[in-house]
Amino acid sequence: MQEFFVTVDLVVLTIRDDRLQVLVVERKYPPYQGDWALPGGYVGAEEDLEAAAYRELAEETAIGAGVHLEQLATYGEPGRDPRGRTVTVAWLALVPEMRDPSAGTDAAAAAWRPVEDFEAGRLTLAFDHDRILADGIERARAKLEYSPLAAAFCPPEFTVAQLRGIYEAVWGHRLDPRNFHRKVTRSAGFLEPTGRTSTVDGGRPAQLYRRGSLDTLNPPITRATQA
Amino acid sequence: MQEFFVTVDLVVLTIRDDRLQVLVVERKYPPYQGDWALPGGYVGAEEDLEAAAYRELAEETAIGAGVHLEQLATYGEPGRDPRGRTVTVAWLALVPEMRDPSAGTDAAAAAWRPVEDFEAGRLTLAFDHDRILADGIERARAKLEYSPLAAAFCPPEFTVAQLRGIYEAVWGHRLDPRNFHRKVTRSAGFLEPTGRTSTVDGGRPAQLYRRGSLDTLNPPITRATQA
DNA sequence: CTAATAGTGTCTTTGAGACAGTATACT
DNA sequence: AGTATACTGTCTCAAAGACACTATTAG
Repeated sequence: MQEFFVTVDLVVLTIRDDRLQVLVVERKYPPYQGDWALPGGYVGAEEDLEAAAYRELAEETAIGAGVHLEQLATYGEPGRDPRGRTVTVAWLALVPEMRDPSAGTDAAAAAWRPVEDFEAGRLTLAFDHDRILADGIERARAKLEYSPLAAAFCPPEFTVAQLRGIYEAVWGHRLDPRNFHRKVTRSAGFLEPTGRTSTVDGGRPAQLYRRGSLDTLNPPITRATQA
Repeated sequence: MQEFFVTVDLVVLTIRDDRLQVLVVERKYPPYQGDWALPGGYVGAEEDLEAAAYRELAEETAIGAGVHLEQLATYGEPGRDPRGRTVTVAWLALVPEMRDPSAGTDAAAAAWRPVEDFEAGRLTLAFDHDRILADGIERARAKLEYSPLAAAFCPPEFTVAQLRGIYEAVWGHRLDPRNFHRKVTRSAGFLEPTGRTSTVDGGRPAQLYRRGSLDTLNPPITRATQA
């Protein structure tokens, strides 16, 4: 019976400079030495797949609260890794804005890069990681519609405008601030007011919210045909 | 570096007797000899994961056109298989009603069973297959809302009433025939009229349709609060 | 004061859900 | 005729999109 190597690879997304960005590492060793790749690594002998994903995430980022991690898909085409028959379980992580990442032991460097650079083909990744990244981005875009997941990109307390900025960055187009405000504040369980206000943006102070307990947005926020 | 066994397991769903049913096999050899399990098997040395899933599907069913196969999730908890560290990639298949299945080489028998028997705990499966089945059922239920996937359960040509029967069987409740008819026929690209009619159900003959080219239903068909 | 952002209200359109009513078959 | 199913139309209500207007800060 054939034996396989099993790895986890991570699509770690965040919002920086109002753009959706992905965490990539520079490969320190062959194959693809010097190329960019998704962070990842081998699953341990007695390690659960999800535990391996959390471990890799912790190695690359100063991980804290508010992280969302979910399984994306599994890729196992013969020949996808020249070192041997390898199946990789890809995970999607959404994290709040944070300081610069630290390179793990197998990486020469780690950096945030705008996803549009990959979508436009200006940057590419090692192995089949371009495909994995594309699947992760699509999953994130789709999930914002019907889940309160956008809050995973936010600090613990945030304003409606910040939340709207997340949607705009992920979907790549503007939303009407007034309709968005009505939509998210009237959706029971999505947001919890904290009572505090924030005055960061130079206008009238905004109410601060925490994530609510809701886990499915019904009706969803549609990305299709907004201004 | 730890080596793993990699398998594929299949959640094969169909509609029989107006109920959602799943294909299960009786295990011929240990472990769990004599128990019911999802069909599946080891991935070959030079075999793609999806190819392995198609191969297993063909071994159990007389598979034809109109099958939908998609990756569900991957399960790799240590200890989930007593034979060794095994990661399984689960796939969801939706097939039209067909004759009785044939047992594969590793199975003593193969049979369709109503999913409600598993959901109610009247039947259970070997390994962690109950969990995999639950995930597959939930995926199927969710996908009917926003994709034209229900047609995968239908023969090549079908009536609106047959299609409605699919939704009712999968979701487990009735839908208003008139609103359903309006919804699916007005949704451009969902259904293609064939010009032919069918007179199977004892009333006015119904228009026959083929699957259209649409791949995302917008707006979706909601399962939430229908009669 | 102006500029900027936060938040409310109102109008129009779309579509879901409820259900009356018409069409065309079988017995 | 009566019954069953197919299909169309109409009413009401909820929510999206567009956008006028008010509120509260900084400078």
